[in-house]
Amino acid sequence: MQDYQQPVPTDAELEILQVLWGRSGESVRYVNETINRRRAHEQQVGYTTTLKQMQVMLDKGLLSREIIERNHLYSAVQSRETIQSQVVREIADLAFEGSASSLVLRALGSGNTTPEELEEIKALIRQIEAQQRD
Amino acid sequence: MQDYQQPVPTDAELEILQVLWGRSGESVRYVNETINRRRAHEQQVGYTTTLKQMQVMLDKGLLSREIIERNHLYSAVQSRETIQSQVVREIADLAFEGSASSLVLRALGSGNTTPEELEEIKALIRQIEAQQRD
DNA sequence: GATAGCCTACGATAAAAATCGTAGCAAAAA
DNA sequence: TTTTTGCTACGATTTTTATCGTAGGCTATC
Repeated sequence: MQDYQQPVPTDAELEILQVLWGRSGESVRYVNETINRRRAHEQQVGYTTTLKQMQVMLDKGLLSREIIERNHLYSAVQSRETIQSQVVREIADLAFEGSASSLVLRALGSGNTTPEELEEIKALIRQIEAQQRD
Repeated sequence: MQDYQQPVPTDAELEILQVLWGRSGESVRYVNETINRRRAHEQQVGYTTTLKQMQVMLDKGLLSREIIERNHLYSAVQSRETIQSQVVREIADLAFEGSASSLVLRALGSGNTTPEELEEIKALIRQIEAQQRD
């Protein structure tokens, strides 16, 4: 069984996690600049804002940190997959009466899904069906 | 083109919308009681809290209201489908680098999906594929 | 017509999330 | 060695969400 509904990262936290997933051990500067590059035309965010945010996340246990040559390098503690699953469960509850599959239907229906992605999804479905047969 | 990222309803707002979708023209009392019934063992929420929330939503244009016999009856302005799509887009951005299909993969992978639901999803995929062939 | 039962309006407050300014320290440059 | 540069710590503030208390109005009942 999985933890029942532990608090999901906030929006600002997810933005930071996106940077750190796949790129472990990065400086605040790097994270901040990546975010601002990604924000391009939107409101930019100050360095100290990102810093503070990451310090709070360190506190909460969302990030870990190692200090090398007086530089602070942060990494995500939980994997992308873990957090994403949490997020999915939360919004399924919040907006889909708990049904992950109706979320799936909505996501498929309203997004531009490429043929390749559809193949991937079909493959996963086949896999689940095989499992269910046991 | 679609509206670029209008603010998605908050958690408390979604909780209220879930009640009003499919049951138009309901009183604050009804909404509040439904929510509390649904919350069963969690923290209950006061009547005036729900009331205030709904008044704010009226203000924002999320709800409409008609007054019948000095009773205030509220309805959701946007359909369940519309809001759900917004929500999906938002969390796709926030946690899935904008990819709705990787959201789908995660939702399928981490949820308990029944065979019937899988069939539904497969049907939708077939439909999308047919569309793509044109 | 007093009073109890429902209802809404509205201000206030609490709680959570996001943002930033300033100070202070160390290393590198001048 | 002074100055500049780059980084973190930390408190404060702002903004957004969530929640509630109190007041006041109408209706039905006593």
